[in-house]
Amino acid sequence: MNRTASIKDVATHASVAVGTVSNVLNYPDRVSQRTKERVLKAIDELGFVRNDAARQLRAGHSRTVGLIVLDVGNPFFTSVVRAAEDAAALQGSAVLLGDSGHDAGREANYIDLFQEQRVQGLLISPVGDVTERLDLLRERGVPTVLVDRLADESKFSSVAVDDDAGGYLAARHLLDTGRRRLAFVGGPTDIRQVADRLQGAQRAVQEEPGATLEVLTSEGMTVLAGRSVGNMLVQRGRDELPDGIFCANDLLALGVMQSLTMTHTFRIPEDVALIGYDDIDFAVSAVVPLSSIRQPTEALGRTAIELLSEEVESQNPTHRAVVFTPELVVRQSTGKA
Amino acid sequence: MNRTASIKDVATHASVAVGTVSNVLNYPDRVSQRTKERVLKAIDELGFVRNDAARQLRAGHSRTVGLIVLDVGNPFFTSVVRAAEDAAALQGSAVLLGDSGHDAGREANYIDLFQEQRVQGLLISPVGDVTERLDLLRERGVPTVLVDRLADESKFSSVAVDDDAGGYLAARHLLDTGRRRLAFVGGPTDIRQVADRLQGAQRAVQEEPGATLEVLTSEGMTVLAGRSVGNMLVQRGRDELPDGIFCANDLLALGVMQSLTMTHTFRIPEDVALIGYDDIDFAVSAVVPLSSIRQPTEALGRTAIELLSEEVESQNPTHRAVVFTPELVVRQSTGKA
DNA sequence: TCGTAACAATGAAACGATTCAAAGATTCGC
DNA sequence: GCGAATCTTTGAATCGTTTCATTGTTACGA
Repeated sequence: MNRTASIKDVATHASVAVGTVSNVLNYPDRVSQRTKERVLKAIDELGFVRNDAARQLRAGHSRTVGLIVLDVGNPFFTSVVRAAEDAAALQGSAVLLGDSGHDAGREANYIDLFQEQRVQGLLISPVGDVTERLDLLRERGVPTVLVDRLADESKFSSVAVDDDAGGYLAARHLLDTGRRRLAFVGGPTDIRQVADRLQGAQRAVQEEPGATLEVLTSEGMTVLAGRSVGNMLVQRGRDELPDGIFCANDLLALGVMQSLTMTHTFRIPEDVALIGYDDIDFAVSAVVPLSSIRQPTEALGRTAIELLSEEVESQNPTHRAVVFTPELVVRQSTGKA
Repeated sequence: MNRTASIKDVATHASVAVGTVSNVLNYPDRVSQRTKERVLKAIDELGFVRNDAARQLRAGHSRTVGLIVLDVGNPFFTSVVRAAEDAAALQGSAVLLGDSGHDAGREANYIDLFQEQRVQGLLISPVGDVTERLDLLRERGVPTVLVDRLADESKFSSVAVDDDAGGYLAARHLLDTGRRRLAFVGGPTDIRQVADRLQGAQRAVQEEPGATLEVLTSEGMTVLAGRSVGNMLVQRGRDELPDGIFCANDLLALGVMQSLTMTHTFRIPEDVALIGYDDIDFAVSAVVPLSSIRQPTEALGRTAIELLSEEVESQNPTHRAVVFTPELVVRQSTGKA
């Protein structure tokens, strides 16, 4: 039970040449029925398992794809990862997953590791600005697709979600259900996603004569941050209250919902309609089920793999930037007033 | 930019032998300063990156560890994974992550894949009963550590958390704060974790003369399941209500909290104390911050890696089963009545 | 100046799978 | 029964790294 059997051991055991064993594994049709059976028997008896390192070495490349995300704990990425894995499996590849945790150092480690593994390509949701590193990868000939980030289309392919469109969708929905005095909750505003969602919301409001949009900057995107914004709102007089609130993510929205329902001063959706963003699992099971904007995470993951395949296949590099439009999910929190 | 440079190219470029380049990479002290500089320069100029496949092939084993979890989306596992990655990184290994999604087929695929990769060993949180498969691994000489599952100690090492102790801790805490009519919420009761936590709670209650424990079986472990149990409780008369509720996980507890606070019939913790299990992120930011039982996930992940190292190092296989005791986290929901 | 120890550098062999040209076996038509 | 065509099998060469016995170089004390 010391060493794992090699193809040579199998060959000896079955009294055939190593090439034949390899053929049984890779081109079964080239081998006669009798020989095949003998070889398979030997494989079984010795408990032979292919050594992928040797395979790769010979092939010159692996059958794996590297995927580096900012945070595996984030349901957005979890879902993207799963979709990417499934898509990769379909074309016979496996995904090596790396979690950078928003840390440039860890990200760099994974990039190095994946290069040593000779991955077919890299899907990456990069930390901050890593143009130089990525340029290096490009020169080294490692096909790379950016995830959840737009890229210079002359250099990289990318998949992303249109946050401006998402913001528009949310605000438009509030307007469609009769609300006119809207508020946007989110922050810090220098996060791109926050800025884009706000911009989309503003666009929708400008299209609607008489509608207004108040911007409430939150300290972060957490439930607690949402609750303090909510508490501030509760202090206000009834007339100064917005009648529709769009939060830049669901956590904020849940926090706002807590403040408003806890005090029983205002009812959702009768007094205030509330919509979040991301459609996390908790949105359905909130006290008042929360309307939200769902991001097409499965499509993101799948498409990322597809774009990568395109790059791997064709040697002349034409890149594509695919942008998905998010989807409105209506629940009770934005019911008719 | 066609092929990546090999160690041979570097050797030529720097006018040294391949062995020297290898030494620069692996045993820098064996090489003179002058030569080292020349080689490093060549490496830089050619953009050389080690080919891990060749390295592994020569070494006979990889520097990776396989980790198969039931669900990466589950915060419990996410945390275990992160800890395992960090612990592995410390000893120079990387973790290959597989998500079986409670599916035996996917699990089998990952086991095969990891075997082909010649991982140093396997950490696995197995789907159902996979004794045969694992026995096979053992015969093949792949060191394996079971995660979150007790194992026959003559066969495998394992790391787990003592759910009975956790249940005891939760119930004991409710009793300590003066509650006597307790209720346990959880289900289905054939889930081992649920059964163990209940058993621990029963033990605590039996130790306390005059205390009672009512078992409320829920349909699953979700917020919605918790809410329906909560709604049922609200229907009861004030006197028939428990004064302390222990939920088998935080989602259930949040659901129960929703029902109780929404109707404003009962106050938490004044009328009813509430404690959950798992200490998920949402526990802190609940309307009433939720007391909970925290599982030592970091310790689990770290220890799993350590046990695996032990097995890898020593060839004579002595296994250990490490059981961790969870920790009580007190928040507002179990404040003094 | 010589001998020896310490240090550097060399390059062939090995890891295990795949490839492919060549050899060997079989089939078939005539 | 023979030659050609087809089907099987063979085994050496290859991928890129590490290892290690060997050779070459330098330094230093006698």
